[in-house]
Amino acid sequence: MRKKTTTKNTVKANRNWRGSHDHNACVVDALSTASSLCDKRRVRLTALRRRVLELIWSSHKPIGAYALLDILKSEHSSAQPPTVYRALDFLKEQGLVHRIESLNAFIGCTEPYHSHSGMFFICDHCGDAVEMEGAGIDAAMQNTAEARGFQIQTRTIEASGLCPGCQMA
Amino acid sequence: MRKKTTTKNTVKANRNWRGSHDHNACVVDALSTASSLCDKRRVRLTALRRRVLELIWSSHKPIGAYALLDILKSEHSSAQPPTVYRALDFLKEQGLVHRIESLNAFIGCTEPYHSHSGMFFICDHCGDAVEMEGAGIDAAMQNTAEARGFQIQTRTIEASGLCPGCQMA
DNA sequence: TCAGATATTGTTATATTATAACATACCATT
DNA sequence: AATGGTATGTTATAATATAACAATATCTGA
Repeated sequence: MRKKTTTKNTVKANRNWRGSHDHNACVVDALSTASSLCDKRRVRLTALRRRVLELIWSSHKPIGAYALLDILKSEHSSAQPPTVYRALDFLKEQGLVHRIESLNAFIGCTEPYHSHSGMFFICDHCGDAVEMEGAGIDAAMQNTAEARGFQIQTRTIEASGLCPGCQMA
Repeated sequence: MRKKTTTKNTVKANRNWRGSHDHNACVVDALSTASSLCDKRRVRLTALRRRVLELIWSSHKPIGAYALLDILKSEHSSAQPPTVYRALDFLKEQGLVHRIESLNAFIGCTEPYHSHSGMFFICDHCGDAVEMEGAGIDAAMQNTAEARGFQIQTRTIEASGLCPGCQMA
């Protein structure tokens, strides 16, 4: 299974590219998870931070700081770059969002309960990005690092290309 | 000494973190390799492009576009941002340099003969970065991608942490 | 060699992304 | 209410990158 990619696999692949399709439910879930995580950690998910997280989740795609800022400004006239960058810093620290380095953009973390760096597959055509588990990748990197005596602290693992839906177009 | 790994490994690791230590020779090699590659490909490694490549190699560490520009300006008064960004675009296209996304900086490619994305280990303490082969990593990413039907075009694989030398400090 | 085409570089202006620094407001505990 | 820490407001600027058009250099074929 895998490797040769049969028709069956392709179908499965398409079905799996994104998990759920009920995006509203995703957002609600993400916010309530964030809320309870922050409670547990005794850190404050303020209205502003919560709103930024909500905006990130509401965007189907990775979203840039200034796109967030534009939305914030329209509902919160005092918003300035530091407003959004501070919220983003907080959310990153809490592992609630990831920064996609190759896009200078942010995306909600689908696995905020455990600390990790995330691996992203980014479609060049539709702009969609999906976080995937990369057990094998992390281990392989760790091996390479150890062989050279390097101590890994954070990873940036991103692939761009075409998602299943955009390969036909 | 570092985690548990034996003394032998540590020594080996230190010896291997960077290959050669004769940095001048590296630069000369890189330039002559670049020259012959460009000849072969019928593309022009102009004086400006060659100089930018030389500056990148002469820096021990990943170097930013504006740091390059500052040097260029001091020897070439007409230099402006597009001057350096165009040279960088060319060098990237030819696979002679890589961009390190997590640093917004550039580094000479140690394997320009074959096209690849490069994997980088970046020391947070001394700023050094080393490109390593990641056969296992590429394969692992490819497997994950195929399982979801994603077609990878480019990869960004970076790890930051501590190099062998800086783990003691 | 020359004209035209293409590629490269010059030049000016501006877009995009991110942070510094200090002031004010909030809010949890005493 | 006073205190001290956290969060936000506010102004300014730093750092990174590209657009658009002009001028020059190089290449190619007649």
